[in-house]
Amino acid sequence: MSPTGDTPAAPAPAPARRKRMPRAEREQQMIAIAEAVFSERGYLAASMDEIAERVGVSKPMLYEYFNSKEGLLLACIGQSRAELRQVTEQAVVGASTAEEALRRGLGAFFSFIRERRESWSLLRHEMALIGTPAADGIEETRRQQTDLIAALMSTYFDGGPSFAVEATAEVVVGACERLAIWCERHDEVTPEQATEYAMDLLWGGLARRASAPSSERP
Amino acid sequence: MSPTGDTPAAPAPAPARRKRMPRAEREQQMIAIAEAVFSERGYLAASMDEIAERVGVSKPMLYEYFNSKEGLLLACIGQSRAELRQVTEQAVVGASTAEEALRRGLGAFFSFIRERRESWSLLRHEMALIGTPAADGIEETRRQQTDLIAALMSTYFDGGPSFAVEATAEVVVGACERLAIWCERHDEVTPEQATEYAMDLLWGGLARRASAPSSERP
DNA sequence: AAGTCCATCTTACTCATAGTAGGTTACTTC
DNA sequence: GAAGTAACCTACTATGAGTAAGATGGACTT
Repeated sequence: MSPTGDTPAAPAPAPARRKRMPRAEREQQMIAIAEAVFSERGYLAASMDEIAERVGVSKPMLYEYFNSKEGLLLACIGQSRAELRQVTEQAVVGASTAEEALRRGLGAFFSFIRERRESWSLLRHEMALIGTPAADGIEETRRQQTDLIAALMSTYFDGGPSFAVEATAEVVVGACERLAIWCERHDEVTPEQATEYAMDLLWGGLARRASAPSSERP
Repeated sequence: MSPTGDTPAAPAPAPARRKRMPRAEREQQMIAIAEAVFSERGYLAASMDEIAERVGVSKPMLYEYFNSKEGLLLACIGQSRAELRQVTEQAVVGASTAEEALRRGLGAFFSFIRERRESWSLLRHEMALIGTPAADGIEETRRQQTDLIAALMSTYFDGGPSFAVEATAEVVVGACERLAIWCERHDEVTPEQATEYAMDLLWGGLARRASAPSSERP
């Protein structure tokens, strides 16, 4: 595609001369660029050649470090999830009531998906890997998210049957995921409003669970 | 792949001789087989060659009728969505209260995803197409689902700001989608139990909305 | 300073598969 | 039974994932 090929005999006008780089640093750079390309083109349309070219390195390097296209996506997802988790965890510390904890967590989430569009776009793409060998890895990163909610719930509420706790966490996560996707099409909805919508709908059911300490539900 | 080619001079021992078929019928057959292959292998790993082979037809026919791999998936998704919609719509007719309508609708949904695993697996794969040219088509089929909920809500509840109605529908759909995925890993959870979980969590918020007829929410 | 070793990086391929050009065959209709 | 058309095929191109085998630069010894 590029007419004159890549980086011809140009005598390095760029300040950062394309040089050797320790593995850890190069990996970070690759992940950052891959994240951009994946969210720009979508997982399917993104090509490893393009990613390699933008990094300024040849394709086998990507495979050296990440094994496969899926592996690269998985690394990107893992990082984004870690960031999202960190943000939300930080947001809930210091909340005194369960309601406040939930509200803060949701607020952090909806802010994240607005400020870090690329990362969020990536997290949505994990669904593309269902049915592939990487599905196991996906399961693990997903569990991170629901575990956070589940842990919060056991902190503030009675434990209850672990079944119900898991299911509840999934419902909350699913509701927010979809609401977040909807928000992408509605720029005029602020993160605060989204938080209120979600609280408004979900809090009723959650609060009820808290006030029924030992009754088993089917 | 097939050593001796496809259907050599074998004198048609099969009752259904591979014969010419009117377009509509062939399309249905293609969709049915594609659905199976997609859900078996996942969208990425599924190959058009395999689908064509299983149908007993050559690859260009698939392209003649569906234009692209995405187009084929889209056709499959469209059909599954239509079926799901039909089942849920049928389930809610005759419900006298909003609560009963929701419960019946959820019950139909969770039964569907258990009985029609392949179709449901397919609907989940639509996410794989985000960021591709087919994304518009996806949007449309998705709207079908939320519209149904939104319509139900406006029937039983006050209209309220259309914004809130849309957002609410998204939340309900998202919650159920994720809960359904969770159910796939927990065979011991019956559709009835899943329905109860969802009702338990969501009904509180929805009922509250019904009882606040004209107050505007941010 | 020269030699050795390993991590970083490259060129130049293979192979699977999405998508297509152009021709062929069977069914229908007059 | 000739003409027309819808259903169908063989044989191809193009693109992009993944790999084999080798080149290069820096760090560390002696």
